[in-house]
Amino acid sequence: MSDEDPLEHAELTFLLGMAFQLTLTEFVRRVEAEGYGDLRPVHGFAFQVLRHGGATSTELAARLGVTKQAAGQIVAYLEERGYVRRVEHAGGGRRRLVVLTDRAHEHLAVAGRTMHGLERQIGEELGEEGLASLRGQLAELVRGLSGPELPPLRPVW
Amino acid sequence: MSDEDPLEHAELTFLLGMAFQLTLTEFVRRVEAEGYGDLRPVHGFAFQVLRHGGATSTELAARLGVTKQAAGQIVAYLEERGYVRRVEHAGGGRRRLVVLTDRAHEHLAVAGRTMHGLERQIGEELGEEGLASLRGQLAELVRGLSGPELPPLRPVW
DNA sequence: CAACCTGAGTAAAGTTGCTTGACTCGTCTG
DNA sequence: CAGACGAGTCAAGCAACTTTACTCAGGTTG
Repeated sequence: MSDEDPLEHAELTFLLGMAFQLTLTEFVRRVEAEGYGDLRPVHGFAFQVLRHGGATSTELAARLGVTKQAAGQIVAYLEERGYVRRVEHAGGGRRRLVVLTDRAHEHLAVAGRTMHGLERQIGEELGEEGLASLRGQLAELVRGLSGPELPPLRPVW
Repeated sequence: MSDEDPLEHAELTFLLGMAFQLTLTEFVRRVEAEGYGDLRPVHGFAFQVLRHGGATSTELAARLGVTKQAAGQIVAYLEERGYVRRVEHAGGGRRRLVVLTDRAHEHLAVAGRTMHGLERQIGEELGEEGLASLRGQLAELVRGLSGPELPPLRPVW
């Protein structure tokens, strides 16, 4: 351990923050380069929630950890740009089911490939076992700090 | 690896995000419980920048990765609450040196103890070697994705 | 079966934490 | 001494939310 390396002495929380910020920023940069400059990370999370069968905007709100008004705004933004449609909901009432369009599914495919490529690149650097053990320890840390239910991933400060 | 565990199959970026959010949230919760509900994470980072000899607000801005106007607002907020003082700057000009008060140094001591306790608790869960290897891999990941200079830690989305 | 309650969705205004643009004021330089 | 430079400030704008206050569709109950 070199005394000059600030990373070795950094707080764990700081290391986690740096690692998350760098990977997410790199991911966003690559996805933007593919022509999706109109999507922010929260839209990717919304796509993950909606990808299998859709959801109402109130359900989306709960999963994203925001108010239903905020979710409504996100849906309106995505609808304007052709990423989602609002269709009738089998449950009736005022409910509307928000579903992904083909364009959103294309984005999911691109984002998936990008994420995969980034992870493979990190794997080359850490080695296969290094990456696997990193994933395992992160998972254990998350399990220890959260309850049985995973909390929604929110902006961090 | 259980097939039911969503964490084992999660993207690395997602794992990092969850781990960071959970540790930071827990840290903030504990520090707030010590009576520092008026401080956000960015103030802690500002304290780290200012802790040894202070800085001008323009220097602070560069270190936090925000505009000098934003840094000025942060300094004004901290000054109102008695965490920093603006003193004369040896360099002259319009420069003012922002320095921490005793109250801020007390907070740094509390935050340091809290951070240490949280890391020790995580260490119990992962084991000594687990924690050390997690730290090592995170440091390597950060080194790989950033240049020689570490970027400022910013809100993540 | 009418009155009520609930839950989804919307509308409007307020809040926060920044940014951009446009300055003022000391000092240094040619 | 004119002008440039850099620190700091003032004001307005903006994004992504929140809070408050509704409307509307449908089940529930006395």
